[in-house]
Amino acid sequence: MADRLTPRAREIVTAARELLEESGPAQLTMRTLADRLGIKAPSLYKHFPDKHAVEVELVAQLLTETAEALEAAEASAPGSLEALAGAYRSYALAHPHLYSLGTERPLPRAELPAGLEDRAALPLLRACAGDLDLARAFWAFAHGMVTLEIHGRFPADADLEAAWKRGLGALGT
Amino acid sequence: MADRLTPRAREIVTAARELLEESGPAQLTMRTLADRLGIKAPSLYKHFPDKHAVEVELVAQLLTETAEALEAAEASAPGSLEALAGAYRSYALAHPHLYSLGTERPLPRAELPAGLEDRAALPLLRACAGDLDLARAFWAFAHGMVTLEIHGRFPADADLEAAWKRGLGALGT
DNA sequence: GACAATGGCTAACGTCGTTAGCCACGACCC
DNA sequence: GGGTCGTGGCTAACGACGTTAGCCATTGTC
Repeated sequence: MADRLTPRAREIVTAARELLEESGPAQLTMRTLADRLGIKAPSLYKHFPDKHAVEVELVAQLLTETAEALEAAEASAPGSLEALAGAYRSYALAHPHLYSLGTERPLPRAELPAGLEDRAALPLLRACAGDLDLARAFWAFAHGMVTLEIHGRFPADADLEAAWKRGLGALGT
Repeated sequence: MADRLTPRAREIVTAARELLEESGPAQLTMRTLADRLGIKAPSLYKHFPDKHAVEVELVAQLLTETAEALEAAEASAPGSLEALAGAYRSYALAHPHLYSLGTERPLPRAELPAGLEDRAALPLLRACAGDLDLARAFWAFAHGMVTLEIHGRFPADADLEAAWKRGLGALGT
């Protein structure tokens, strides 16, 4: 995929991702990132103009992998909204820090590979047979559910599976 | 409400809120906050143990005002899920930075006034007649919709009113 | 063998949250 | 009225952050 990056830049992004997923966004620091690679922080700027550019690559990974997860769900259960939703939620909950990073700020659309955002959205659009309003409502529900889960906003004893199925049922499964 | 704070501490929280709502979280800095009050940053620590404690007060304001908005909607249209949802969305979109601050991290439950979280949740629970799963699904949809809007994640030409109504309709209005 | 590109380095700057320690003022008590 | 103490300011400074400037070794190319 990203041959818009040099091999060394890819190594940096890999390390950044490990750091983010293992320790959360507060630990994703130019200095700790450099440490993990055995170099000093200023050397990172030979490969990326700033920290934001590294984060953009992580967001691109999130979008790419989300698209892949949705496409796989579509392939094994064509037309099933429930399968799509399950794949979306599973992927997000498996990568909570990455999901938050890519989701809780405006999309850096101009800096992302062309077509990537659309690719991630297409399986849902297909399953909704082009009904844009339904697709957006569906996405909002899934995204809301997942972020509230990730941030521990529901009561500790809440039955989230039941709430999830209830929402899916109401929205057309 | 917060007489757990001294008058001076209340002034600080007021200034912090203005700063946050006017200029976003990046401008909510101990130094700029002190500036706005005509004092120096270290003086703030005579009133709050750390920045987090100031933010907790802002989160408490968010929860209180959300509860008030929902209670008002309930009073003027008892039992209407649609009215509740509208009040929730309107309030959130009117205070996007505050909403994000209070929503995109774990709730500091231990530091919030007792019962506040429950108070904010109660109108929805009443309107759902105690159906917890429905209430949670409903909340997830509203929250997801609002955060995606706030962060500009939908396409610029998306008809969000239509998506909103579609979700509300599916979820029981 | 000169030369440029590549990719490291150290030193430093400005900003952040925060701490230590000092001081002015007012309230209160004897 | 004079000592005492809490309240709420202050300056100076620390360590961590993102980032810049400028130096240097290695490598590959004509």
